[in-house]
Amino acid sequence: MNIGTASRQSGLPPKTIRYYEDIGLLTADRAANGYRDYSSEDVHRLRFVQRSRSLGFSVEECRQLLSLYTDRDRASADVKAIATEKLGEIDRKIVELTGLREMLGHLVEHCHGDGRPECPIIDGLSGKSQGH
Amino acid sequence: MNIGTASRQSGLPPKTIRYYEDIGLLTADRAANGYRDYSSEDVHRLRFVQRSRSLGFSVEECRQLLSLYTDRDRASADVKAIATEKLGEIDRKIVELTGLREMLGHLVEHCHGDGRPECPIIDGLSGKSQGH
DNA sequence: TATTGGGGTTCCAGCCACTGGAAGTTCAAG
DNA sequence: CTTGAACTTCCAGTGGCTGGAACCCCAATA
Repeated sequence: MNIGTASRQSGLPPKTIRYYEDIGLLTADRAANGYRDYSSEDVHRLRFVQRSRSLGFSVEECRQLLSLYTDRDRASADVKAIATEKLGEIDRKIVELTGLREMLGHLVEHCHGDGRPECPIIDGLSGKSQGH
Repeated sequence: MNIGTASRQSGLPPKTIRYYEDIGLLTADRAANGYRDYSSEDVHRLRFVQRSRSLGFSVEECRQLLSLYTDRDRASADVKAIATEKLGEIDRKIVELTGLREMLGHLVEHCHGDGRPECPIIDGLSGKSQGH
């Protein structure tokens, strides 16, 4: 199957698939006319990467996961270690974003947002005390 | 004051400060020896950018905020519009990350993580049904 | 049969927001 | 007088694509 079909079936843009081949993440056979030729196994791998990426794994981590995926004898502990590490990262990001949200939310809340120039958001960003 | 001092007082690495000057975000005076020379007002602006960046504003948004910051006559509504938009983005990011966390958390939870090769994480990523 | 249009191919450049490193000045301290 | 830190500029690289140019290939239509 051509790259367009593989793209539709995996959810990855053709450009991205070519890029992944470029960096040696996933290779494809070539048809006689030079077109890339994908098997359904290839599409499985592409979708695997697509899901892993959307779960927040970096491309390098995807490379690791992919080799664990194709290695029938790997220990599940190896996979769990990577995923657990990533889970921690996601948790830290959520905490950070939540703090951020609260801070900016406070600022927006206290800004009356009219034509006058007094603005607690600007004051907050510039470091002026908000008095609470 | 030299760039190192400004760096310490603003919380931005010297490289980043130079980069900001490069892209025309913040300029600095020059001393006779060619060193950048920062006033405390410059440091205020640097810290303003530092805070804005850490609150999730892009550099381009910082440029806008900075011009609102220095414009004594701007309407607070202008600032509020930018901040509110950004708040929505942060909320969307939190929702996305929370979904992600849940999904990966499930996978990790169900992986026994021992020496055997069966691994629900890999199965989940590859698209195999988890049966719930 | 010519041509149109929608695939595919390569390669090069750019995005964002830095960051690292090389090579050269300047300055303060010992 | 020398050492070492801090400063300068400039160039290149990061990650993960994405856009665009210029070309080839193939099926369908006038």
